[in-house]
Amino acid sequence: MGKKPLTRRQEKAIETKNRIYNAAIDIMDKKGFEKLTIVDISKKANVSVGALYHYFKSKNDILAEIFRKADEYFSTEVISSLNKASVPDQIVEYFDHYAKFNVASGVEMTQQLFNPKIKFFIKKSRPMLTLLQDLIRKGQEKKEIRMDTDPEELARFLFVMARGIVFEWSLHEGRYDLEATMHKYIGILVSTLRS
Amino acid sequence: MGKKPLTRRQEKAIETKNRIYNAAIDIMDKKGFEKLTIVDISKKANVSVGALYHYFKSKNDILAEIFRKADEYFSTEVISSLNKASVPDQIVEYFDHYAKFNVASGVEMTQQLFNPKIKFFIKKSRPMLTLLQDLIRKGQEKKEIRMDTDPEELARFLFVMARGIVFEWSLHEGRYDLEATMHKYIGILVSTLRS
DNA sequence: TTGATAAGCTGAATATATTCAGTGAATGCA
DNA sequence: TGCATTCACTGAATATATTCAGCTTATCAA
Repeated sequence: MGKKPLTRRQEKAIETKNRIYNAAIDIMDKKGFEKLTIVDISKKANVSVGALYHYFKSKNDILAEIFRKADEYFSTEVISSLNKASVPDQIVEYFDHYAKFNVASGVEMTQQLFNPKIKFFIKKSRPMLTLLQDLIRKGQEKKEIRMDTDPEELARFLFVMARGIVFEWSLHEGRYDLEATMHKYIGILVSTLRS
Repeated sequence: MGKKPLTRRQEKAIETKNRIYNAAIDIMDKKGFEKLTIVDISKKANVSVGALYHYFKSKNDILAEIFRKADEYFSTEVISSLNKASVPDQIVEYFDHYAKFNVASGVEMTQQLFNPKIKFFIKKSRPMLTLLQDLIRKGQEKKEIRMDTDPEELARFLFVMARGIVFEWSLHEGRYDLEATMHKYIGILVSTLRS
């Protein structure tokens, strides 16, 4: 990788984008999603409204970026913390982490994941998805998981279900225990995958 | 039911609300959700913006009303069209209809179902849910469905999964066959419910 | 009948996201 | 070095949802 040195301009641009991003995170943390306005973000970041739109297509685009980074973080965290012996158990564990992660992110944030404007899940959650696919492939090699379906499809199936579970929880404003529900339901699903 | 006669005022109010509702439906059908604006709706309905807000809490509230009516319609339609002999098969059939219904509604509309602002699913989809619960109860009586979980929870489980499936489809802009996917996945789930 | 009340409704004001025509400075090429 | 080009950035204009103070008139109790 030749690391081409950045021009002064490019350095400043990156710094500006980060300032906008961090201002958004900050406001969100302090006041919640509802109170996150473009004007406030630009004020806090000391840029004009136009500058904000120079770096982000829309307000939702900022959110998408936040989600993307969170997802990246989750993937690297979870990959190093699966302890169970059998792959089916590891899959359950994987979704335990996923539930915990959503709880930690908060209901308000989680609700935004389903905002049709954001389309977060499509390209972005690839790291999470491939991680799960690899797990399933390993399970099939170890004959712990049925072989009649390919890892891609099984992973997709599990994810679709897990998202349904998270959506239900976010709909109910997080008023019940997501981790317990996830554990139970994924447990049922995984039992159908065992060979 | 004593049918108390409406005053002239009340009649007019109902008519106005309907005019607003129909204007919204009309614009949505013709131009899609993106082009649905408050000003256009009020113009088409011949009322002021304020009047619109007198009848609906927000734009999303109009949508919620549309979804509610659609749901009502679905419930009455589907209840009279389950032909299969066994209850598990009827459940699969039920979700076949559900998929078909979403396809008929269109992707754009379906995406809006998941809009966190609308909170459609919470109270509103009761008729659909109770219908499914009754079905499951009947299945348990006929010993076709396992008895270790109550109908409420099984119905909820299936619904959560079905919503995940619909969400995935709407995310992908309806680019694949929802009915086939629903049939397959619900089939897998229902097989775990058989006694 | 009449006056008080409240329902239905108005539209201008407000809040907020998004666009866009321009400005000035950094870059890079001759 | 000089200059054309492009990039980062500005902020006023626009689009849209939502609020609200107040108007008009139907309703109804006395």
